Amino acid sequence: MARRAAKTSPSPSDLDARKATILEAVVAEHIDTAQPVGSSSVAHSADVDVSPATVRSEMVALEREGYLAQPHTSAGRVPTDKGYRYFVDHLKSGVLSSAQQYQVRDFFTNVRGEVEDVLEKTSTLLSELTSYTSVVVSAGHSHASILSVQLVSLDARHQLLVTVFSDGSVVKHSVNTTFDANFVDVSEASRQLNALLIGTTLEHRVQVPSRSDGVATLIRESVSVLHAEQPTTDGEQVFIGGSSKVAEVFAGVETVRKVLSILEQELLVVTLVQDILNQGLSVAIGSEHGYEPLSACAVIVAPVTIDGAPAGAVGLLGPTRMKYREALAAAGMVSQHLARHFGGEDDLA
Amino acid sequence: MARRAAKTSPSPSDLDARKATILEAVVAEHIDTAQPVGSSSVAHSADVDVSPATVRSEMVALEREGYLAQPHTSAGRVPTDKGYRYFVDHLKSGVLSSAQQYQVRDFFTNVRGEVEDVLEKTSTLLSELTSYTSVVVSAGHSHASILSVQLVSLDARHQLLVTVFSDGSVVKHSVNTTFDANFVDVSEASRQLNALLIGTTLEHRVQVPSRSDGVATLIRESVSVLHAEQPTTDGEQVFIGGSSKVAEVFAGVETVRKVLSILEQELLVVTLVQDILNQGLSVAIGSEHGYEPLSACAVIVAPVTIDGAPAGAVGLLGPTRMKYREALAAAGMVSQHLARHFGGEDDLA
DNA sequence: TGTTAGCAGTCAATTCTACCGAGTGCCAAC
DNA sequence: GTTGGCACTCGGTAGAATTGACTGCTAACA
Repeated sequence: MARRAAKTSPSPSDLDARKATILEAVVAEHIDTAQPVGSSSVAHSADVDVSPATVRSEMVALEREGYLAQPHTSAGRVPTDKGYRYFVDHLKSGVLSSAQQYQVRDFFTNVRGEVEDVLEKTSTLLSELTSYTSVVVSAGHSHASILSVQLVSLDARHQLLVTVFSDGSVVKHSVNTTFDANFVDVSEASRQLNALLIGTTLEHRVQVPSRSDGVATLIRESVSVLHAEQPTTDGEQVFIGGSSKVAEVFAGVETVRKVLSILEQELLVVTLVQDILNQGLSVAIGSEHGYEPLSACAVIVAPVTIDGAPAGAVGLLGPTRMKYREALAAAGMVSQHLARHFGGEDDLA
Repeated sequence: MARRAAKTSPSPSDLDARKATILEAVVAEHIDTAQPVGSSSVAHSADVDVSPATVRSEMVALEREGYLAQPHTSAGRVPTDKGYRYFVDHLKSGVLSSAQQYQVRDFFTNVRGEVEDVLEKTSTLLSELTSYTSVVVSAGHSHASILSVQLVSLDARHQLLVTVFSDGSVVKHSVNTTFDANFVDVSEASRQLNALLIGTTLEHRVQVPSRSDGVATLIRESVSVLHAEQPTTDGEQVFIGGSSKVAEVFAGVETVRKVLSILEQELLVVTLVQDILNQGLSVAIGSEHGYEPLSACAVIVAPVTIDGAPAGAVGLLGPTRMKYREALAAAGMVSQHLARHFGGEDDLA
């Protein structure tokens, strides 16, 4: 009875043990060889202990249920996105080879430089570890408070507003005036801006003087230019490593072009990563992320959390037939090291 | 007699008029069609007024002299790098279509934002104008003087040194100490650093206090970390636009990969551009720039000069059979607009 | 009833052959 | 010196034949 029920309306995400084994064997082999895989190679694979004929009939079922597809009648089977999804969901987590583990540890003990440099190099590391294109996103400073603002005069009508945030980021904005600002006014404005803004975040609105003298105008301009940043981007930074891997890893020229043109648009990449994280996923396969040009891709994302707060994410972009276990392990390990590196005690020297 | 001499030892860079015309016709057509070009299409082209047979015999000569090559016996001719070089050297300068001119002007009248944003967008513009990958390099600040330095405390042992240069660039450096620095020391160090460094360039060496108290240590650390920047990079920034064009424009996957992996290394790109400029070239064809992985490429460079001083460069990277006239015109026009934009009166608002 | 061996059928990929045509080099005539 | 003509070369293409890796189906089997 239970069996019957299971057969007529099979829970879509729960295959019986044999189907699961076969599906996993198909996916694993296809990831390995990039070829459609036939019944006999599955039958001969380690975990499967039935004849090719049996495998075939199971494959028909798996195809009917949408896990596999056949490029053409007399070819083997290829996993669908749904097939990959099942595979990934039932993946036991792996670890990196000890050589790779060493490489990561070595990297993080030796790396020096400013945050941006470290993230840039990290993205290169991650890409080299996996031979996929990597993405490192640092969180914006919408929640960081302002440690210091300073107005520096370039010339009478052009000032530079330099803002330092508690997360260590530094942002500059041009502040231009239609009148000549004298040195005294600029430093007075700078002083008042400090008093006004230190300790606030970009989300705080502050009371600006409404007077029309030079100092007040400078202050108003500065605050408005600083707060104007908000809508477009949040100060996230994106570092892309190994974009040349795109050409190695994807087949058609057209796919390569599409993927590259997505990677060119940093804002899009940030949004993509954020979207995936918001969906609570760590892997988005094929069209799961909703970016049509990336429908041939799988994207792996691992959040970087420092002291419980989201501080960014690392990601990997490869073909749907990517080596999920290794890639997940690499992304996970790097994100942890990154968190530790920028987290507590570490001396960034 | 003179004729005889010209025949036995022809000046390699000076072809007789007919050869020149034929060579130019071959190059022009090959750029257009990407196919080997045969004698008859050359003979029928506008500027040539001889029979295919005559063209053939001239082509034999041009091949012997290294301007043309034959992929195989029964194919037409293809220009060699030397052929392209001749073509480029004898190119009369062109102008952009008026629609493109409008696009450039429109861009520069409407563009807003920080210098970096403008350069980033400019590289996209240039790439869209030409459908080649573009490069925008801004000069380093080795000759810019320091307008302001400020030490901001992140926590007791981590300070941030924020330096503003006269060219409007802002640089941050971490300054870490092995002792807890108190707030007063940090602001005192900041004050003294200002007195010490304002008006100097990174090439100036300054006298630092040798005392061992906190303030002096902070100052020493700050100065050393600031001056340490020099050797690796000079603060140049690179903006690459349209890297996806690489996939459109080059044939083999392997070429695409090679080119992309060069573009990944920003330092390399800066050096490449600088090298070409130093050679006094505006176009480097094939192996002229000495970067083997780019031997299938031509690189166009146009310096950006502001008030007589080099302020950077714009470049284009395409296949050796790129549309030189249009690309040169675009690079030239953009570099001029860039110079004007950041030059005198313009309000960057 | 589920599993298996065997068999006929399908279809992409490969190989082969023949052929076409673009383009050359050479030569003899102008 | 230029040209038309001719024989030749050789890459590219199109079609036919072959191969072989699969499948689905069926009948026998445990």
